[in-house]
Formats: sequence, structure tokens, C-alpha cells
Amino acid sequence: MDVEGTPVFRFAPGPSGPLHLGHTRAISLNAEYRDVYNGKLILRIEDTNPNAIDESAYDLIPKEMEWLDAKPDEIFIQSDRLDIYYNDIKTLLAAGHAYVTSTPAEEWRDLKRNSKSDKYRDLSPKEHLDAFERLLMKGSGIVVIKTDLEDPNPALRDFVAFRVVEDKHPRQGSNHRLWPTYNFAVSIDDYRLGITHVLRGKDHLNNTERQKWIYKYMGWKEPHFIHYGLVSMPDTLLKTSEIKQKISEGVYEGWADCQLATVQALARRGFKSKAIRKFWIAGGIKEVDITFSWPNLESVNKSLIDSKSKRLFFVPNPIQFSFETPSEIQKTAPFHPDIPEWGVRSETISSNSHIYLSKDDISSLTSGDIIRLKNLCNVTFHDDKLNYHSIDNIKGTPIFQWVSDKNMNLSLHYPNGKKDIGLVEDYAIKHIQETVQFERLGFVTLSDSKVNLTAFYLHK
RNA sequence: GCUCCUGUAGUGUAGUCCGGCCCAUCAUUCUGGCUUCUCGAGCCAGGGACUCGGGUUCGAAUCCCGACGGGAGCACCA
Repeated sequence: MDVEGTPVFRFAPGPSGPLHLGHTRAISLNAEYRDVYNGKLILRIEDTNPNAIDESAYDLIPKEMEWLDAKPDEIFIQSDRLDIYYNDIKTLLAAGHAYVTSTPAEEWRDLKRNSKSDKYRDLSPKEHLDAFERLLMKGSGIVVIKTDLEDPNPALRDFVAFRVVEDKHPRQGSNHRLWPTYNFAVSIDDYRLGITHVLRGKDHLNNTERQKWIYKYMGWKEPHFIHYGLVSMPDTLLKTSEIKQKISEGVYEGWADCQLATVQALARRGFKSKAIRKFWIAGGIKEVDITFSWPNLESVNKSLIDSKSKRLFFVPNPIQFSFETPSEIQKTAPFHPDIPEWGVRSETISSNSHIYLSKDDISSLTSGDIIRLKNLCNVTFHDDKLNYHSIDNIKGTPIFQWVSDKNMNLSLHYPNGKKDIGLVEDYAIKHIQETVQFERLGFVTLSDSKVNLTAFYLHK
């Protein structure tokens, strides 16, 4: 990357709701470059469309960035900066680089499609400045940046800089009716905030070309524009508006519902911000479009948490067995197979104890089979009881996790919406909010729930 | 339709600028084997790609041309 001095990066979302997986790429990449080059990362909230704003996003976005280890160095909110935009457009109007028109939208678009000039386009700067002042107060119309009407790319011919939105703005109330559009506000801010590197998705390629017109007219030096390819995320709902809709319909319990790919949900399931960061960095910033892969992300996460997660037994769909043994037996199960310092989960099992096994595990067993209760002993399986068989491992014996009466109810929620009800060792209560591994099942994050224990499935 | 971007295994990625060290890297997935107190774990092995067709060259994933494929934009959204 081309860097001189202190590079300044930015993340510039619209405040339509909490952040999701899709946002994390821009955040991770920008934050990584900030860190590596000792630069700055600016968060700029782009709230210039009064009717696409979720007020909670103003607080949530900085918090979620912080969770992602991407705490912004500075935060700007575009709706606080309208005077700046007004000033700059006046400069452009005065220089004849922009115009005000009241031509109806459809008609105006048609003219552009045919490379034709709007009838107001060539009025004098004075007349446009007056029209602009009027538009601030009343009337209808738009302010347009002149480009090249003959541009072969129809997307690049004259673009809107301001339009009238009468709706009340959550932060600014009804003080303003003339709002800048994305392309205008972005150009002005990227320059005035000293952004040196604009790192964003390829979908902005045309926007970049539009924004360059403003830099050119203002005589400003352009930042480095870098575009990375688009990511398609199959089976992952990332449209904020749609998520919001489904939450209100009760399809999801909220933004942190573990079926969602919001930052909140990922965090609650136990994804590490570092894993997300590493994943996107490994992806790089090429302009090729890519397909997102959960297994790849999960693998990164797993390598990060494996040696930090305690092991516990969880028995989904438990079946109760009585247990018969000539003498008491000691369960000695390490909290982690490779970390003896963490100690063991131990308890004494006698003939008074019940043992619970998962229905899924025993479905293929027949009476008389020998199985091993992990970290305890071998038993002979009968329809409703287990008889002590021997203590040492027997080659080829299936090994199952189990719980005794020292258990707690737990419901395990999967990202696909399914739920397992089962029993977990009571050690679980000491590890609320932690990510642990349910042996033979996968990593989960334990969550406090007033009624009974809940866990969210992370990955294998 | 117009314009722009892009094309290495199922997925992601290295190599492409400055042609030979690439019968193409790493990770993940998949398959097989081994292992036994996670067989939904661990270990090992294997399969799997330069989109296609021309050209330049002693030599091309790398350069040129064409075709085809994928994506985006053409909003008074961001």
C-alpha cells in the first residue's frame, strides 16, 4: 500500500441498525491498515437520509467497532455538518460546476440517458445560487453536479448532490429540508476529514468516478481509492431492513438471535473479534468477487479458542439409567485434555446414582453391549440400567459422554433455529458467559438465563 | 441495452506487475487410513485448479488478441 505520513482511514456506514458480518470486512481491513501503518481510523456516520435511520445505531456502531478491536480514533456524524456541505455546494454553483433544477425526476433521468442537457443546466451561476437559497426554504428541486453528458457510461452523467426531504430527522429535527446525497457528502468529508485511503467495496467503483469530479472542480488532491471485490454470503441474511422486519414479526428474538449474522449474534455465540479480523485479512483486498465460507471462518475461530475452552459433558435428549456397581467409582475428567493445570471434574459414582445418556448415542445399542462412560468405566448396557463391567479402556468400545444426577437442565440453540434440550454437568454454572466445548458435540457459549441454562452453538 | 470491474482446486488464498526456480503455495472442505478415555476429536496420507481458443516465445498461470463465465452501476438510497 502506498503510504506517506500518517494514513487516515475511515469506516462510513449509514445508521440503519446494528452492524453485521457484511460490515466487518470494511471494519477489519481499515482497522488493520490503521494498526499496521500507525494511522487513524475515523468513523463517519452517514445519516443524510432522514427516513432510513435507526437511532440506536449511533451508539451501537461505535460499541460494536470496539468489540471488533477497531475502536475509531474519531467519530463524525454527517447530519452535524450540513453547513459545510451547503458552503461547498455554493462554491461549486458559483463556479458553474453545479446547477439547480426542478425538472421532474423521470424526465430528468430520461434526458441523461439520451445525453441531453436539462433546460436549467446552463443558466448563470447567479441564478443557480439564488435558486439554491430558495430551495433551502421551500419549493421542490434538486442540486446537480455537472459531469460529462457525453460520458459513454450512463452511470456517470450528472449526479444529484442535494434533494429535498421534508421528514423529521431523528437528530436534527426539522431544521433542514435540503439534504446532501451520498456521493456529495462523501467527497466533501473524505477531503475535509483528511482521509488518505478510501478502502471500500467494488460496488463503489462508479461512485468513485463521480466523486472524482468534485475533487477536480475543487482542485483537491484525491485520496487513494482502493476497491475490494464483493462478497456473497449464501444463506446469510444481511439486509438490515429485512432483519428488523423479521424481529418485529417475532421470527427472531432480537438482533442477537443466534440465527443471525449480526455482530451481536456472532459475539454471543462465541466468535472472537480476532478471528473475524484474521479471516478478512487472509482474504485480502483483491478486486475479485468471493463467496463467503462459514467453515473457513469457523476454522480460524477454532484455532483461537480450542486451547482456551474448558470441556464439559452435555447429554442432549437424555435417557435415565440406574447404575449398578460393586463399589464406588471416581470420575476424573480433565477440564482440558492438554492442560492438566486446569484440574479435573470429579465426582463419586455409586449404585445410588443415575446415569443419563443421549438417546442419539444409544439408539444403535442392544442389550448386553459394552460401552464406555467417558472418564469413568466400562459398563454393560441394558434397557434401563448400566452394570459396571471394568475400569480400563477396551479397544473398540464406543465412548460416550454422560451425566449423573449432578446435572442441570440446559437448552442448546443452534444457528439453524433448532434447539436441543438436555443435561449438562453442574460445573457449567461456574462458566456462564464462557465458551466451552461440549465433548463430541462442539463449542458453545454458555449464557445466563433466569429460568434455566442456555447455550449457543458456535461450531465443531 | 449501455458502462465498468473480474476470472488459479468445492471455498478462500500464494504466484501474474519484472515469462523459466510452478508437472503451481497454504488453509479449509472432501476421501482413505491410523489412533482409542472427544471416531462430530487427534494424527497421517490422498484427491482436487491455472475458464476456453488462438498468438508471441526456446519456454506462458504469468505477455497479446478473441470468446465465454461471474459481479456491479446506470436512485431526488447509502
